[in-house]
Amino acid sequence: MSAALSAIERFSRYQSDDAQSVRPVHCPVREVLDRIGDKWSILLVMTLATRPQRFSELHRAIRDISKRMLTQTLRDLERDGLITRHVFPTKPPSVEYCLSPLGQSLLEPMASLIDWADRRYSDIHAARVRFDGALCDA
Amino acid sequence: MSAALSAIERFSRYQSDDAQSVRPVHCPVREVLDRIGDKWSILLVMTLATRPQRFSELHRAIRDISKRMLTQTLRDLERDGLITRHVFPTKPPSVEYCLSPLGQSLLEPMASLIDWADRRYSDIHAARVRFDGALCDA
DNA sequence: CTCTAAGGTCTCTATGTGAGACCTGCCCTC
DNA sequence: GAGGGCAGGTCTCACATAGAGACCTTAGAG
Repeated sequence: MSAALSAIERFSRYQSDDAQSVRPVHCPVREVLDRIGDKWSILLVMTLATRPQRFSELHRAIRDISKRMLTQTLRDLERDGLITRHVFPTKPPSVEYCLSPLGQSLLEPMASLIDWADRRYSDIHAARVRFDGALCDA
Repeated sequence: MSAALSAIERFSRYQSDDAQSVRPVHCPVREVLDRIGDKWSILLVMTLATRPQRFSELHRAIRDISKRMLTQTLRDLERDGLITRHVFPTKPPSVEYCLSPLGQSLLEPMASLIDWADRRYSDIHAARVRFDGALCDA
């Protein structure tokens, strides 16, 4: 818990820069959220966690991502050094994506989030049902 | 690390249900990501971590969110039981948002992500510059 | 000769997001 | 008593992003 507190405190220091400051906030949390906080990044990193995979394997694993977004998200993750891309000169060429060490290092914090999701999912679902029920009554 | 491994394994069990299955995947990770994986949710939860805050305080703390999205994201977080909303009958009425116990429980996993963001941000930035430089050469 | 497969790109449309005007009630000042 | 401000929103419009699905290239199988 004290770990949580210190992280939160650090975060709020970034937040608290005065509104006068001309330069926009430069909060690493914001930057990283912008990167991995999109719809597919975390899912892709998680999927690559077990083993390197090829484009179409990934597409099969995450059936509801479009090729377009798969390409783009992989490119962005590569750009940020979280995954690496290897082209094998087979015919037709095959491309393998795998986590870089930096990407690997993301697994542990992500795991704790997944843990939370697993344990708390039922609570969230219950709250949602309750909320919608209350709306319906009103 | 073993914690990470077990979470990843659990995650991949959800992924591996066969494509034949008519019912869509029902992976808690997906559901929770859909919820807190949007642009503003994590930021709001983090901002409320230090203390309960009112609508316009939140708006000032996160200057680049529109009122529209602030309202909507708060509503969704409330719906999922992560925050609570109290209206005080002052004139004009003021509304306070604060983390529920469920929301509090999210802080610890989130803190580890923030920790990661803080420590690794410079690596990501470096990778990005390298990638863009390579593009420019080509 | 056609079909499939890999790893994409391209175009078109649907959905999400942001800016900013507006609303309601009350208090304050002029 | 007319106007202005604040609180917490809602509404509309315009634009950016995401998804669906056609298409491309090369090569091997039937």
